Amino acid sequence: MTMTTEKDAGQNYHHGDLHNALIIAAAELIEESGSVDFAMIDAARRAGVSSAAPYRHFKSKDALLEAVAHLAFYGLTEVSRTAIEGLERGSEEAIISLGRSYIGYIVARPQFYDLMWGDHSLRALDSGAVELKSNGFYILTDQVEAWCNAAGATEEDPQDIATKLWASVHGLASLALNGHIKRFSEGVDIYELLEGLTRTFLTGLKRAY
Amino acid sequence: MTMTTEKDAGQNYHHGDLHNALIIAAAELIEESGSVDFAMIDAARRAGVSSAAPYRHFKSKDALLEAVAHLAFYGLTEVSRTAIEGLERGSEEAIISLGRSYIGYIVARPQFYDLMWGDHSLRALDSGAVELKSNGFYILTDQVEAWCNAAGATEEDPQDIATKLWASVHGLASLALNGHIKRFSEGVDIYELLEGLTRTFLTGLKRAY
DNA sequence: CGTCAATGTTATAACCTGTAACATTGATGT
DNA sequence: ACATCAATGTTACAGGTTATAACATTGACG
Repeated sequence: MTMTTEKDAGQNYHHGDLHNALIIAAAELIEESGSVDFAMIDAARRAGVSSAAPYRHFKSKDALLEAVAHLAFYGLTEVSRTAIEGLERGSEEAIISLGRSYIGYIVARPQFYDLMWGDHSLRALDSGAVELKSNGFYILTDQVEAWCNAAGATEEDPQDIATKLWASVHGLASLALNGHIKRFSEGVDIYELLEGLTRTFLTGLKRAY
Repeated sequence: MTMTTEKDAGQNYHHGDLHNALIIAAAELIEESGSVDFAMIDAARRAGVSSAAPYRHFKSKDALLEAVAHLAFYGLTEVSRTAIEGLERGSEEAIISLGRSYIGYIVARPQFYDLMWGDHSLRALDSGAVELKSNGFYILTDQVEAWCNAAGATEEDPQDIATKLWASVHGLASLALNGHIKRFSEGVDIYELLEGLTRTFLTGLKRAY
């Protein structure tokens, strides 16, 4: 993401890439203000156009927010990919690293949580975003499958195991983000909880057979 | 909650209990429309007063929403309490039943999720709501503590164990709610995932020592 | 070089939140 | 009884938001 929100193409009547400029502007506004309460005209101004121009590219403000969510999911997938680089496929370290990157990404972007997992996520996610999320889930499933083969815990569907791990990690991130994990705000490392939870769960799986 | 949103006290100029009537009206509107996008005047009309009257009782719309969230947390605590009635304290069944009731409550009220766990939850929760949430967490901690004593898994802080269990269950509920657990929408029982996850985790704890 | 679709502009309708100024009521003290 | 007053309700409105309508400009393409 190397573009700016200024008018790259000079002082043209036509912006050149208003679609993307608006997405970036909206993402910036969300980050700065900490909520999605910005007005369309703010995003428009930031992109150097008038208040009605955005409606040529996005049917509604919700549509713009959805595009931002799409961007955020893309980032999450990227982070997941790099998290397992250099780690042995199917190792507990790889699975924990995935969880760590997931929590890190979410906690670092509290403003985007609702956008990604709240109202918008279900309602009208375009197929592209659905695909992105599936990719992210696949990265995890792949590691879990390899772990199952190595550990011999084959009785349970790896996809179910991955779902449970995902839910656990997602729950940790979600609660931490909203300040519900007291000791997190008191400085205790949430990554300790993540690692302990993951290891205990995997231990439980191994011992079950 | 036995009151209605009509003017109980007759055709008085003064409503009688507008404060509570507005909370109920707002909760109804949220349930019916599926979002918090109702206008203050809608809640006011439902309570039979003018558009400005609510501001005598709530500083802002957010304050009214917070009161609704408070009500929702109260309901969740109640559900948790009844979930463990008649079950042995510290049994896996009790812990699972708590999780079941938690998921059931959340999934049955998708409209309230954001209100309870989203933006509002952290920002300016009055002490009463904080207390309600603590009570809910205490119910779980209590069961976990008893379980630890019975299982002999005393090396780990029961509060940490409870936090991990809470996060796992919360994650399941959250993902299910937003349609991210595919097989949930395809009819597979999310409670199966809950039970499996919980039992595996507890097994992992027992075997660790 | 004329036409047209895409994209931008200004003006504005419809709606929402929250405040100001005023009205009504019931409780309270005498 | 009754004057007073704080609480609570009313109407009017200021300020801000989304989204649309009607119009302007541009660049691509035959």
